[in-house]
Order: sequence, then C-alpha cells, then structure tokens
Amino acid sequence: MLDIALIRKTPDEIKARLAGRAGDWTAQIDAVLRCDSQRRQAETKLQQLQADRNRISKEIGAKKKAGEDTSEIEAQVRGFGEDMKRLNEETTALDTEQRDLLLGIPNVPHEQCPVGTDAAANPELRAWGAKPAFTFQPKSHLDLGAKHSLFDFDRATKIAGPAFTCYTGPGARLERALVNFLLDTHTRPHTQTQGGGYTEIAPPLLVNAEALIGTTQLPKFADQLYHCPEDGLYLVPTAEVPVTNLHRDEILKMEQLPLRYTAYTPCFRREAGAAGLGTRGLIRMHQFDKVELVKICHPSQSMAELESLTADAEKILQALGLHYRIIELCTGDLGFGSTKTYDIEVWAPGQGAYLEVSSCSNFADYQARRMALRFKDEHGKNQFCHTLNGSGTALARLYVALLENHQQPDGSITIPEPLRPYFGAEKIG
RNA sequence: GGAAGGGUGGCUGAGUGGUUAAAGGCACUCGACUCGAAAUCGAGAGUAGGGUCAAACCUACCGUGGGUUCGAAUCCCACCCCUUCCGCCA
Repeated sequence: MLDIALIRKTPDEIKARLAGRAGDWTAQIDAVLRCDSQRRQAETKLQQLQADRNRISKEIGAKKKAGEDTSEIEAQVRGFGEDMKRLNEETTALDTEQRDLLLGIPNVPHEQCPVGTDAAANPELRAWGAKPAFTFQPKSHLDLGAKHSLFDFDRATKIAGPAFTCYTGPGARLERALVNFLLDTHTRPHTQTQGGGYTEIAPPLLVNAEALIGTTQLPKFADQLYHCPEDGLYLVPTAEVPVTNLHRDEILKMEQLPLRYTAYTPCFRREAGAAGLGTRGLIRMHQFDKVELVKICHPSQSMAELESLTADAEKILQALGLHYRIIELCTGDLGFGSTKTYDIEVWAPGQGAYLEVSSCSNFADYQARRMALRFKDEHGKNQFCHTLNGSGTALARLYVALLENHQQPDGSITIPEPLRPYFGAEKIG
C-alpha cells in the first residue's frame, strides 16, 4: 500500500501519478485523507485521556501505600472509563477504515512508465530471434498433443472439470523435464552472462489470508482464488504469494540483500469471467505449473534488479530457441501493485499469436509496506524493502510454444538441445 | 482429534493487581582505561502511532482478541501457536 504520510504531504502529486491508471482514484485519496485526519484527532484525544488516567492511577497507588484515603480521587477517575472506551472504539474503527481504504488503492506507476489507457498502448521494447519459417501449415499444440498422446483434456474434465488437463506418458515427462531444466538454470551459480544464483524454495501450496493481502491478491481479487473456508486457507495462484511472504513481518539485515528466490509450484486460478477459458487448450487453465523468480532488495537496486530478473527469464526462451518479444506495460495496463512491468511474450505458430509467459514487475515498497517487510539501513533506521517477481517462466504456455515451434513436417517434435538430458530423447514421435 | 505443559526484548530468563519507566545475564553500540587488545568500569540501545524544523514529550505493545478494575505481564473468558504423550496417517 501507499505511505499515508506521503499521501498527506503530497496528495496532488499522488493523484496525478495515479491518473494514468484505469479508473479514477481521486475520491479514494480524498477519503483516506479525511479518515486519516479524523483518526489522528481521535487518537490524540484518547492518548490525552490515557495520560491523565495513568498519572492519577499512579497517584492512587502511592497514596494507598502511604495509607491515605483514595475514595475521592478514585471516583474522579472512574468516569474516564466510558469516554476512553468510546474513543478507543472510534480510533480502532477509523484505523481499520484507513487500512481498508489504503489496501484498495493501487501502486503509483514509476515515472519512466509509458502513459497509455490500455494494452494497445504498450510499447514493444525488443525482440529476440524470429518467427520460424515452415514449409507446411504448422499444427496447434492440441493436434500435436493428440497425435503423440501428450495430454488428455477429456479425462481431466471427467475427474476435475473443464479447463483442467492431465499430462500423460511422454507429455508428463516433458512437463517434468521443463520444471527441472528451469530450476537448474535459475539455481546454478550466478554468472553475468548465464544468470543463476537463485535459492530454490518448495513452499506450501495453501496459504492464509494475511499472505494474500501482503502480495495484493486480497482483498480486491478474492473471486479469482480457490478457497477452503473451513481452514481459512487459499490455493496459491502463484508462488509469488508464499515466497514473497517468507520474510513478512521481518526486519532483515542490509547485508542479506538482495534475496533471490525461485520456486516451482502449480498455480490455481478460478479465472472467473475470463475469455477463452477451456477453449484454447493449454493456454488458459484453472491449474498450471510455473517456475517463479522473486527478489527482495534495497530500494536503490530495484530498477537494476528488474532488468536482470527479466534477462534471467529471457535466457530460458533463448536456450530453448523460442522467438519472443518484450512488451512494457503502460500506466493503464499495469497490475494493481506494480510500479513497472515487462511482459515476455513467446511466439506460438500454431496459434499465430504471441503468448504471455512471464510478467516481470517491480513493486517498489508497495508489497513490503503491506507485509511489514523491512531492513535496517546504515543509520540503524528501518526501511521498507523493495520486492520484485516474474515468471521464469509459466510452463503450460512454454509447453505450447515448444511443441508448436519445434514441430517437423512429419509431425514429430524436436527437443531443443539443452532439454535433452532432462527429457531423455532428442524428439517426440 | 484427546491429554498435559508452555508462549515475556536480538537471545536467555525473573516477575505476591500499584516507582515494571519489564530485574539479572548474554550478545550489540559508544565512551573511559590501554601503545593496541582482552579484562574491567560507565553510558546507551526495541517496534509502532501521535507530536516537533529537529528535539523534548505523550500513547500503545509481555502470543491474539475480549472482560474485570481507579490501575493488568499478573485475575477471568475465547482463540492461535509451540513442546511432549496418546490416537490417526503418507
């Protein structure tokens, strides 16, 4: 969430920076300012009363010890109780209201973020490789999967429902090979050209509400989450949630930064109201695998870390010989908590379209403030960390791109060189 | 799921309803002593909110939330977490 002190100090600047986003946030900012002023007023009154009571109560203690009569002074302070109770309820309510309001206000876009109203205004920053030239009409991954029995949508629908799949035989092995290849790539010792250096995490797949509030999925996007109400737990929509929250409510040492984590998890999303759900094969499903990259760093480093995070995700696509492009999200298309985001889109010839396989974002201190994630700076002061994350990469769509880009005229699929040790064969079919 | 025990600062560990402004110890920071260090001595040091140019200062925080009381770490209630044992279980 945004810093209330900053909103109080420069409300017009905050409003101006939020103006680039979808929706009008002016009223929301005014509401939080009004609430903040009422809250502080009530809080000051309450504290004044508490101070008086503490002083008098201490006097009573001293007098009793001295054997003096205290009935008069006790009667005097007895009346404090009701006023304090009322003021306490008032401040608690205002405090809750203020937090709720702040949780509902998105992050301010970074100054460098291109201004625009929707995805059409997202600039393409660069591309790698080129669309492969086929001497035949390239097939969709659905046809290729059916030909080689790589996955089974019908039976997955029978046992779970639509928009689920079941990988089978070599298809399941390919999925597993990709997971291992991605994790190995990100966790190997870091080098400037090859990336790496992330610590592998295998987190819980069910998380509590506090964790989801920390990374902004709650309270605003509750309808996208699978929920187990009896236990107060939610299925993770992305490893970002458990991994970023590892250090929630912690004060880290500056020397620990940056922390770089990678995690493979399945991701569960209700996709309520989403177009194309269950009709485009592996492209949009309720459950998909993903290898996530998460960084927690010093504020001065977050922009540089965003560049290297994106580069680390790109290396995967390069290693697999897949053409992709980098899109920067404009202010109107930016995610709720993000201040700057790059999307990586891989070419899928069977779809004739680019597919988003990674979204790399710098959240600055927005998530850190929500989860009280701080570090002690060189002056011994607590500062909020900056957090980042990006897919490295989403598996299902990478799988689509792999099949569709490396398909051969005879319908077989060539496995890219770096993946062969993991898959155990040079091709499928 | 059942039973018992326990949750106090960075760690450890006291704490009969009223100088708890949380003892003592360890670790830490600064200073003194020293050529330097160790030892010793002295001082300081938590988090959050309010307040201030900055301070001073005020308030809250002893697992969490309620309650009793003029006053709660301390008494009462509910819940959460940890440990051990039993049950169940990959």
